[in-house]
Amino acid sequence: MSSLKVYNSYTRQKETFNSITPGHVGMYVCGPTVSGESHLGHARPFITFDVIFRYLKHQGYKVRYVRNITDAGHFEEEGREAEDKIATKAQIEKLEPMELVTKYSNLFHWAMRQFNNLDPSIEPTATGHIVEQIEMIKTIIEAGYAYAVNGSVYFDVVKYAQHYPYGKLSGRIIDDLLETTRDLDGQDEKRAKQDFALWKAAPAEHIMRWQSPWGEGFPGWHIECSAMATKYLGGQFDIHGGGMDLMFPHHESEIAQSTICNHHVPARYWLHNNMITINGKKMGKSYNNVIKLTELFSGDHPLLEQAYHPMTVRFFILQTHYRSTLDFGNEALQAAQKGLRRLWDAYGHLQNLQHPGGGPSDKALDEKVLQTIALMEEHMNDDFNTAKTLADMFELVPVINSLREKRYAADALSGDTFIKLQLAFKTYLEDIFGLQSEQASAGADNDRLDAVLQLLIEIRKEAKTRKDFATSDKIRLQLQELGVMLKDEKDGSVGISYL
RNA sequence: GGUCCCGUGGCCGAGUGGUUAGGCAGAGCUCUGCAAAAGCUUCCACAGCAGUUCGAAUCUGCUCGGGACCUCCA
Repeated sequence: MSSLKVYNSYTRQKETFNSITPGHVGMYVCGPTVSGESHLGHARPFITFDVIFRYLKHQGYKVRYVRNITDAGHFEEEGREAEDKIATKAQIEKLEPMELVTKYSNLFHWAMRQFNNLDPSIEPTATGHIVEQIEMIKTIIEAGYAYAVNGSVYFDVVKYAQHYPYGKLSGRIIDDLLETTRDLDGQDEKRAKQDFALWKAAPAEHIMRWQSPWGEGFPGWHIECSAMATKYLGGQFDIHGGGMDLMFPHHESEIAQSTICNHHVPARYWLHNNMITINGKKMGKSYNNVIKLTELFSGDHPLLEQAYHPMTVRFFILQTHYRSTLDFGNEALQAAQKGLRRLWDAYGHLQNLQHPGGGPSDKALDEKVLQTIALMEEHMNDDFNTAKTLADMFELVPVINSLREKRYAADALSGDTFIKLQLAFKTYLEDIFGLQSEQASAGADNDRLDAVLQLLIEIRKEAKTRKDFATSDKIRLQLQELGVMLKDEKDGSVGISYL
């Protein structure tokens, strides 16, 4: 059995994964800012790290997965309004900040359920950890790496860089930053342009504000993650995840803060997912090219040719390695939809098949199946290569379908191999990839409708028996228009699939 | 401007020295009352140029093109 290797952004190489405490993994992933609706781009890290969470558990680790909710809003440090993002929007929508936060938190959780993402072990909020953040800032000041000015506190990046490798994660060179940082508000308070805010004094119009040793204000952008990760995972933990766009300055700053407080780079392995692009450009608010998740699921967006099921989106994302960009397109989504359906149908058939005992009567096939199953784990161990693992599974689809349609002898595989095949599909599709049938997740069916459908199938069968194809075709075609596809199987049974 | 990344067949995408990736779409065949599904076969690649090598999509250099970060950002 191969061992798990992960690409560590911090060292820029693939490394064998070893957890700090044997059998346990601590993982922190930057969560959503709940000041607005999540879009397709946001879905990627949460699905990526959900699968990583699931895979680590599958490997037998006890995982504490911490994913924060940023509900204090990030201060738009250089923004002209000098207002908290959430506060700004709250004024527009005439809502209390916490009402807005609650609304979008709920919507976010709804989206996570649509994707069948497991709940994180702990989901701390920034507003719930103001005290911890203030304590951490105090520690940094005491250590001499931060200074207070006019009620704000800044981290002394220049001093830090003299003693620690600032910029290692994101490949920055501190002198370059000097030249490229823009000339903006609040800069005159800082000793150096590279310095970043730990605490900001709140201007009068700022709704969200807390009392601190430096006056009324709110936490800087990066401190919440450091404070909450430290609190729940300790001074050094195993995995820190997030989008590549967070490497600088967010994660770089986290490293600096935590290093001063805990004397360690906070995480051993830094994992970063790449962006979802649309027409080759990153999907993002500032590019004005976002597709919200609600729009994606409903199809209600000019760029969408149809609605896409959350499972289609999940599968679409998993068909690409998490560190590659993924380009959105209707054709690509539709391909994912069909591919998933084929894979899922085969899975369904596989679970219904019975092995007669004995075998393998086809030794070469048996061998190939065993090898392919082994490859699945090998590919997941290779930095969570879900794309390759899915390709492995597609290699097995013709085998399954051929067994089902009796092109292969029922005992072509040994009973042992057959069980392994069934188990591998269940484990990977459901437990690791977190896929589920579209009907199950839709939850639309009920027993009564099922019975009605069975009745129609029965009537159609009778019509076919007396060669009344007009009737049988009418039933099939009209059901198809309603999104129910009937498929006549060779053995006389009727398969149902939902479009 | 600085730092970094990428350019694979009609579309989406694996792959880092010698092997069919895979999915979807297209073509043909088998099966079928028809259809769908399924199975088999098949077409279409590695941006360009030069170099290293017995051998490169894979390494090196250059050219062209695209992108990310440097500011909120998944």
